Amino acid sequence: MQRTSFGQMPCPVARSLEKVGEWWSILILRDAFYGLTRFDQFQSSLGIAPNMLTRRLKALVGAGLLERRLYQQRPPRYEYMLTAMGRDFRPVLWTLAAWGSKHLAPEGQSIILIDSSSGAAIEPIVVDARTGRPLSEGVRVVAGPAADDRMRDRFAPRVAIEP
Amino acid sequence: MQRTSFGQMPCPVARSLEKVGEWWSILILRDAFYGLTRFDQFQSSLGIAPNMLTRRLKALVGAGLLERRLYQQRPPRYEYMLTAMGRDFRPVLWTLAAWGSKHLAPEGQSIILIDSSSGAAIEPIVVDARTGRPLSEGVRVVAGPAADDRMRDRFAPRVAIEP
DNA sequence: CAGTATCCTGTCCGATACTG
DNA sequence: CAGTATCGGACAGGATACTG
Repeated sequence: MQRTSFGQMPCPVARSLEKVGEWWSILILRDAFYGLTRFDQFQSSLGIAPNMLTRRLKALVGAGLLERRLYQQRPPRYEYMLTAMGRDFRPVLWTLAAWGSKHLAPEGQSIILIDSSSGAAIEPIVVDARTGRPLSEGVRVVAGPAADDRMRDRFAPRVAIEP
Repeated sequence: MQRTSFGQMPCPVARSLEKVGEWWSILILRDAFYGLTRFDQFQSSLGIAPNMLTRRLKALVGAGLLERRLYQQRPPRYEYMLTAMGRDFRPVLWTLAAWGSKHLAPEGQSIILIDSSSGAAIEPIVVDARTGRPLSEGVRVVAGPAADDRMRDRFAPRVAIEP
């Protein structure tokens, strides 16, 4: 066993990394969100070797984040579309981009998010969907209903959840 | 050059991956957020080989996400604390965990987030800090003030930003 | 254009042994 | 306890050539 099988872990973070843990995968998703769908678009955008692109694309399709679709019969041509699961990954990229912009961009922001209808700049933050309150220090992680013994042991105080 | 130097890219996502792109780094951060600070705590929690833990810890310290602090003189003992930059990474983990919980946990949630004062379950979503509106399809990425030619070329419509 | 097929290398990572 | 040192394997990733 060379690479730890994170997928065995019950932790959702570890499982996520199992699917998108490689560098290129996330960059490919980033480009997919920008609207790229075709092999050569990804290749020229990323400067990635074609065999690597094939591998990552296949992995992403296999993981259920992208879908390979024939868009032309002869010659056969495929495009890679985000699935619902893939589109759900956007919040991760938003927060990752926000973090990088804040801490790793001494020259200022190289990209910004805008609302496509109003054109206003957007500053993404994470809040609780119910209360609307920003998540900050007061957040704790506890074992959930499907936690196994290991997880329960780690996140000791299992609490009842009010709906 | 074996590994592409993502750090050269102006894209904040690529730059972020440059710092935390390895699997273990993110898992170490996850544990740090849970409160772990010491070498052996990380090791037993993660089941990671000690040399790898040393490398990842050093990388995270070098990247500015963790701080190594002497907490005992004789024998010298160190602990690893999150820096402000490291704490700012939490939203990424929240969204990553939310994505994994939703799409990769057929048996249900193994962990949940709760408000530590009220005990209520939290569902993290990403919204615009200004308007409070959830980010969804209507979000576009455009070149920012510090974009170079490559970025500007990619994210063509550079717009003025109202403060 | 949209890939596939080879070959090669760096390094991530695991296993183990050892030290103040 | 908190690491360092060394060894080796698997694979991510690069470079290049080739195909329908």
